[in-house]
Amino acid sequence: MFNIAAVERDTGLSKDTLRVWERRYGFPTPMRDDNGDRAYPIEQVEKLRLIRRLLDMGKRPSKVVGASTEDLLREIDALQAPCETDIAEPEDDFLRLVRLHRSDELRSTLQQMLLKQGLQRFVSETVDRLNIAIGQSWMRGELDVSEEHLYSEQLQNVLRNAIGSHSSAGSRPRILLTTFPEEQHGLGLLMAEAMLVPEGACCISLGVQTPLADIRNAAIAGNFDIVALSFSGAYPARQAVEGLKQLRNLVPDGILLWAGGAALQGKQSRLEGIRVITSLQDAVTALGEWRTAHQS
Amino acid sequence: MFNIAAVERDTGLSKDTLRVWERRYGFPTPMRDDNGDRAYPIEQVEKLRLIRRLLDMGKRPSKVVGASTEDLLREIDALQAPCETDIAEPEDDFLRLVRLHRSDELRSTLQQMLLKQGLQRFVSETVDRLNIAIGQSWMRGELDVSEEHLYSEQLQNVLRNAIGSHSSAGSRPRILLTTFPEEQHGLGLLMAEAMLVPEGACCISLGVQTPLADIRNAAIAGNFDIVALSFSGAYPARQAVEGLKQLRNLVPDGILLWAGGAALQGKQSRLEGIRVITSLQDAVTALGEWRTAHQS
DNA sequence: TTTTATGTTTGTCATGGACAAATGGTTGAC
DNA sequence: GTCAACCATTTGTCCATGACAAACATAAAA
Repeated sequence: MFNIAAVERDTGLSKDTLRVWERRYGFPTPMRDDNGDRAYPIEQVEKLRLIRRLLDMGKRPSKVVGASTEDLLREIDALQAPCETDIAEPEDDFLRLVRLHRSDELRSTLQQMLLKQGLQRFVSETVDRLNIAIGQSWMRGELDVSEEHLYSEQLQNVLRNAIGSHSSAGSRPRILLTTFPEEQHGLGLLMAEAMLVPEGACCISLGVQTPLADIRNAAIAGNFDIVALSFSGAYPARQAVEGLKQLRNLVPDGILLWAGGAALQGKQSRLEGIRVITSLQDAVTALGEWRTAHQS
Repeated sequence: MFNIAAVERDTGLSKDTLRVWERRYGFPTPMRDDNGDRAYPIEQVEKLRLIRRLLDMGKRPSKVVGASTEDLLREIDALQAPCETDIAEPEDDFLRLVRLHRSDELRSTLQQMLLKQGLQRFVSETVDRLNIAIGQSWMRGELDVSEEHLYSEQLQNVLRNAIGSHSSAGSRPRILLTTFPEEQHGLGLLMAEAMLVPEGACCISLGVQTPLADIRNAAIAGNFDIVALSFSGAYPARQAVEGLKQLRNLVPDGILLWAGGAALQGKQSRLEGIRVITSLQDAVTALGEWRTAHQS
């Protein structure tokens, strides 16, 4: 049983939204605890996550919030069919390791792939595909939370290790990486860093959850050229756009803002003065643009 | 002018809290826009940030939310004066690096100390003291969020790197490390891991925020001997005790439970069937106890 | 000194109404 | 057929006020 704050954390849907959906569409239908507060059963939270997925894919709430779980799964399958071709064997083998909790082999497999492919290709191809495979498995209920955490931890170990062995002290541009306060997921930051560091950029990550004002202060105090923000799929797109505009006003024009991640798909138009990073490769492109503009 | 969502992002105070303070204490006093929505002037947002600082230092809202800006500044000054005795020079030098955002030197300094002292001594002495020094500086307002994040990230890099270079696959005991869902801080886990790995324990961390049921599943599926939980000072002690009891009922008796961290100071008595880890050194002691009991 | 009981304080949740911004579809001009 | 302008719906966020449990402090008892 989850209270409304927990559901907000888990689904990325605001408390207000959850209450208004209940009123308008008749879903979710939480029980009540002794105190009269909403208590959401786990199945409803999972269904809400499905709905979230469909909304991100462009469906409208009125079409999906009332629907049955079966219909939702059908719709997701239908929309996923095109890009689903390619959960190839390597990913499948890998998922098996995750499901068996073979953490040592997990790590050494990742490490091996990294060595074979080099950091950038490893991240932009292998890790990118693995994340998708993991995400899909999770949606299908084939993985549980602990297995996803295990993967995430091992990947983090491998990436941090690899990034740490590049030394780019003193080089340019200086890039500050972080996320907004409500964002929990830091893997995107690490992946971005992994793409940029081999190009000779000087990346400094603050991890997740830095308040806007502190991002500003750090950007100025640390003499940064670029501030890069990451938004996971769970982050409300609207808040992301709003926050980015605000940050754009806070930091001096001389400092560029980059923003990337699943939450920003298709939002480029609304973001003036901000370079939206559309893919991991695009981060390298953006770095090239900066270099062209600043050769002197 | 900030709307209420922006102020929430900036100050970390929830919309509900902002509205209820206005009602109860007569501050803040936002203007209204054409739509009747609250519009906070920048000065009030800054004052709210001051108030936030005082609350973090232990003041109570009723004492500070109504006060004048001058009084607030005076109070902050007053609280900063004491407890200044015991920050030795090495820590002070180190803090200077943090304050200057010298992330590269920060990392190499940590790395050097680690090499000189060895992983265990580094963690149980140096890091322990640094954490305290950072905490105190933070209370005094000498550090901001971004600086604390910077320290935490660099330390994490160094620790993960060091832990990764010990290979203890296949050894015993197998220890699962993680935290409860509401816990945000993962440094404690890393520090514990750093104490245990050199002793030959096989540590697997799931990172923070694993639901109880998933901890149970992972513990059983991964064939673990011990499950270790970490609780930062910010975690409500009562919830920790409650959750630990519940977890004790979920996992088989054959699997030991260890629990440590600031939130558990003085709570040993209430925790039957759980080994409370009172310090980083004590983790090593507890490991010795397990070995004595399981030599065969 | 430590534990237990008793008031206060404080953050979060509930309800139901309102509205602006976003979206989808339709019409008419080029 | 494409594009722009228009209108109707949809949708998320905000508001006001009331309520209450958990956290906290303080006083009394062991």
